Amino acid sequence: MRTVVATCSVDYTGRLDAHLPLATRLLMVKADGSVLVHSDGGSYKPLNWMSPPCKVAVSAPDADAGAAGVTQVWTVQSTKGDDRLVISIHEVLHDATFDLGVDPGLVKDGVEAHLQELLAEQIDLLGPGHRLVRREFPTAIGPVDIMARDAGGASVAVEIKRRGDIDGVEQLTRYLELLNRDPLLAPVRGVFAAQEIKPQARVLATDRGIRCVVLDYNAMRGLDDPGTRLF
Amino acid sequence: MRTVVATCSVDYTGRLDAHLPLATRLLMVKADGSVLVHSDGGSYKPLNWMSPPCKVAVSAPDADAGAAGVTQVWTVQSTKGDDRLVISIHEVLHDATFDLGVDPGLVKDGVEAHLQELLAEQIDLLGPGHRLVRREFPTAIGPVDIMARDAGGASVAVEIKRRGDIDGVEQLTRYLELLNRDPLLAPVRGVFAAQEIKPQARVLATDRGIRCVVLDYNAMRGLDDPGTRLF
DNA sequence: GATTACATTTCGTGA
DNA sequence: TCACGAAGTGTAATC
Repeated sequence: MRTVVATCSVDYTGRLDAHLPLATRLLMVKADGSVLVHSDGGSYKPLNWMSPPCKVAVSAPDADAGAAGVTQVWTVQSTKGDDRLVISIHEVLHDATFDLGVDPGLVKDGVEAHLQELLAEQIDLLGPGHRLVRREFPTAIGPVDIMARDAGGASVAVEIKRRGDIDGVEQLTRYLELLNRDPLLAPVRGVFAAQEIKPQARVLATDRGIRCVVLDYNAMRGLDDPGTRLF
Repeated sequence: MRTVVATCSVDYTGRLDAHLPLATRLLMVKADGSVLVHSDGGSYKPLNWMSPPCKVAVSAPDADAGAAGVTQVWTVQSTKGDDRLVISIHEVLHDATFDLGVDPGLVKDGVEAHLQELLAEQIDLLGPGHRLVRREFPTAIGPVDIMARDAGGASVAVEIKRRGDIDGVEQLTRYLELLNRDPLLAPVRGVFAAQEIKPQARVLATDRGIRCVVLDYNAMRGLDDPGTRLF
């Protein structure tokens, strides 16, 4: 890992063209050759970057660039595609290299898979008398998140999202269309379950006879393991 | 902008829970208080981070942590939500602070808006005799990228994407459904135009009578300004 | 401010 | 390897 703080201008050409005017920025060169150009704000996303695999070549500026104050030019070329990042460095304020070693990696918990798991356990959140058929119910166009039957024994297909967007309703609609062709299952009702459901998604779902259920992740997690709530 | 290289372990709690075991990493603290934890590989995405607005508090470790080798603890708390990042630092290998100033920002070219602009200018790419009606043609469910009429005067609705995915076909389908209810416009045909069209999207589009057109951005740009092609 | 659509999305997972 | 779906998505434009 090499970190360089320098005044520089940056040009990217590849999937699009982008240009960064002269300013002071932090350049990161990772062990795999990837390069990140960060400013002192914004988000975790760099202003410009090059993903691995790629190669950095340092060269002297041409006459014009040198006259304009450029002292060195980094050309970061993707070894897969045509993407190229050209960093024209004027002044270097800091330059250090460190051996970080390989990172042991991240442990995550709490995403959509967990919501699905919890809803499968607490299937009566869909209404009294519901029974779980199975999670990841396979169909020709992909697995339905949860398949259940209601108190009356009718099939219920559930699509789970963290953020309930219009796309999720479209996805569930495709499943329902397919499932309702199966005489063993039909009629299949749809339930759109999410931590948060966008207004447009709710309108579209309702219009298509799909029920919307808002999931309270913390409450569900609390029911699942009351210990985690008592602190 | 402060950069710190240190051996540390990291815990995030918020929208999910995540833990990073002890290892040497680069910590970035930006002027707005946001914090990024980078390893020496992966992508431009940090292993962990905290988006602004947030506050960093440095404290001494408790007895247990101290005995385990922790020398200082950074608690990064989101000032908006409940998200929290706790960085337990063992050894600091490097610590430097720089004044980068405000970045003048990025200039981009070549995104969907530009594709739309170019296709509007070169509307005959849809076929001889096509005429542009207007860009961003308004409908109740959002604007259609381009509305045109073919040589016979029939309406053509065009959805433009950089990458033609199944979602884009669904979107265009919704527009067509709506537009075809308008007797002044109907019948409206659909054209799905993208730099790259995924096989499944093409199948779905074709099945629905939507024509697929692959756009060559470089060729279109070249036509728009021949100067840029002559080098 | 809320909502929507885009992104050099990146990143995982399963076929 | 490819394709699809999720993301602690972020971000800009639009309402």
